[in-house]
Amino acid sequence: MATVSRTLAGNYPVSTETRARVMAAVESLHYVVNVHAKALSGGVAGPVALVIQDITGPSLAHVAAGVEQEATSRGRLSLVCSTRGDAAREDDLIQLMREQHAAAVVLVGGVVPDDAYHRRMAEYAKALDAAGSRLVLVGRPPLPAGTPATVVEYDDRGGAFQATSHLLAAGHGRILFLGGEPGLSSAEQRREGHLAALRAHSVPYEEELDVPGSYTRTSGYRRVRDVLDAGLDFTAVLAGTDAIAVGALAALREADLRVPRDVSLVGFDDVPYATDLTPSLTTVRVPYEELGRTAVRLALDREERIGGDNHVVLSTQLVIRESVRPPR
Amino acid sequence: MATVSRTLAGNYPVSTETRARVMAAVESLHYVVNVHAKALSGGVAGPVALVIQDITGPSLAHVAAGVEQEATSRGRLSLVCSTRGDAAREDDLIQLMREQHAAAVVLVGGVVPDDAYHRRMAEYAKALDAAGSRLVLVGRPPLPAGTPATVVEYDDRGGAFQATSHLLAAGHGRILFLGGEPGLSSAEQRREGHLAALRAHSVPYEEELDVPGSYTRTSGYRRVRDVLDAGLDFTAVLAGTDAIAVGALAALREADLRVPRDVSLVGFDDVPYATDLTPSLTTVRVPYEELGRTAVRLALDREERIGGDNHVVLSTQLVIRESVRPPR
DNA sequence: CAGATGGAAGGAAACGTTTACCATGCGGTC
DNA sequence: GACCGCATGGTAAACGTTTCCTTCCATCTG
Repeated sequence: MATVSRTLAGNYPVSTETRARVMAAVESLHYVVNVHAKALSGGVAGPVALVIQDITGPSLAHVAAGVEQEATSRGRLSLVCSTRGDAAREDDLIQLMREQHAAAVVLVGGVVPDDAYHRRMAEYAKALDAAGSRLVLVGRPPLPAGTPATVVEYDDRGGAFQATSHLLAAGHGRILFLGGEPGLSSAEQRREGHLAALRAHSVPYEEELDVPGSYTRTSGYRRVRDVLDAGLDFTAVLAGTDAIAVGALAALREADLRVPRDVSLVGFDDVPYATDLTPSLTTVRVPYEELGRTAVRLALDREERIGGDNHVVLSTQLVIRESVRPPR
Repeated sequence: MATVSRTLAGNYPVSTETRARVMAAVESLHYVVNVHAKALSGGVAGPVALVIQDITGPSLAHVAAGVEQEATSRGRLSLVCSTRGDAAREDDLIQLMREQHAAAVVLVGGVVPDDAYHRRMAEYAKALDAAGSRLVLVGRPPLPAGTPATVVEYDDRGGAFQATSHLLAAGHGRILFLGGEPGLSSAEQRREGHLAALRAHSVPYEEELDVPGSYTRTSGYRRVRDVLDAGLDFTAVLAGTDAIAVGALAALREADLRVPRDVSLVGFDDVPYATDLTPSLTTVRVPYEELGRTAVRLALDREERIGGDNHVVLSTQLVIRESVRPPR
């Protein structure tokens, strides 16, 4: 037994002849080591777990790709689990990941950071920490100092600020803001950036131009149709996500408004097909893949040595395409 | 030890008082069972592994979602690994999954089914089978009878047949076919379906209208630009994938050809944003999520009882939108 | 009241590795 | 010629569960 183990591990002198015999036996018996036994006796690095609402969304898929990439490059496996937004399932998954001895558990996706949420996260963080794992929050607000968790954010506020500034610089005074759900952290941040840009350019805020809703195509479509029906006056739209922008585009087109001739449009996320829309969409790029990679990197670095950052904010960037033009 | 195990498993009578004491200890010690030890003594169902080229593509992400969904609904974890098309990495992953005691290994993605490929797959199938696992091929051609593998295909040929028939029925006689790489199994099938439809309608095949290339947006763009430069005459385009269709659309637009007024266009895959293009894209829907679910279902059913299918072909369906119109 | 019955708890083996420690044999050194 | 050190191989403990088999004790049963 010992000799086989050492032959396969290659960390101990084994004579050429013995090695050959071992290999022959391995071959003929189709022998493979048993990870569980190996893990029990302590020689296996735990996997990285990604907990996500729905892997199907283009931006989340990129986060997943980043996580997988960084994990494999460090010799870890990636577990992917979806919650479909169910908090109870999230609880179960945290427990499951403690059992699995996951090296890191990466939670992704928008969230309403109320008290219940913070309590839940603090509990997750402590539970995972006690099990030698690490909670990583991606695209979610940071937890109170002292909580054993790592947070990787991106600059929602700055992105929205850039987007609105771009529209204002083009001469648009009445910008329809199609935000996200009130309370949702990223939606609030994006809205703040938008408002800050208005203030910076001394453009008064008008409540009727600030229309919240969900981050979906349908919601974007409905909201634009409704404001058009109501006869609202605007020359540009800042959509809280590219999905919303796509819905808005459809509604504008139905109303015979051409983008960007009649109405300018800016999205948020830079999904891959943004460039294939007509017109191609000016939008804010979020470094999703980089978010995933960073999440894993920070968590594992901290495991291997002590130290490293626990909170990082990645920057976003306005990508200028064809959907913005000065108002007529 | 025994009592704790039984208390937590709940499969043996334990007095209320003892149960309470155990639970209190579990609580105060933050105890969690160790999966590896549990697995060693035989009480753990192996995970399902998904091996994919790149999880970022919209269609493959849906396969992943299907796999994850079916796996969790059966109490299994999902491991996701990407190969970036590297055969050596695929070899390593098969070995890794044997070690992990994966219940099933799902391989997805187009492939050139040459001899080397068949040898490789046969070897994978046998290696996994010997380890009590199951190889599942999704969207790939079946292996020789007797190989211990499960295959879940979809009807490439039928989809292409429908697409071409639709164009022919609309009156298009000269259809530009932007296929995939020669040899790639799905590309060959789609091409066959296209040719069969031409034959069925007694439309002669013309080689100049049959332009192979890769399954990418760029390739679609290039090919259309090239044939337009060469002055080729055609009134409709059948693209081998939606990505190609999007590239074609861009090239047509650059040449001031309007879709569908001047040229009709049909894609393949039905990616989520197909409906958001201008015009919305008529395309062939491939049931990607269903493919993933079926793959897992077949593999696990076979594990749990004996029997069940080893080869399934899911049907595809033409989705009619706005990108096809009779020629002028 | 002796023996049977049954519920609850504990002891110990087994799962398949890794590795610290020990045993053996061999060549070389003083 | 005894001793040492090195290369190699073997033994057994440890990892943390589950579960079979015992044991213990209390309650029935005749």
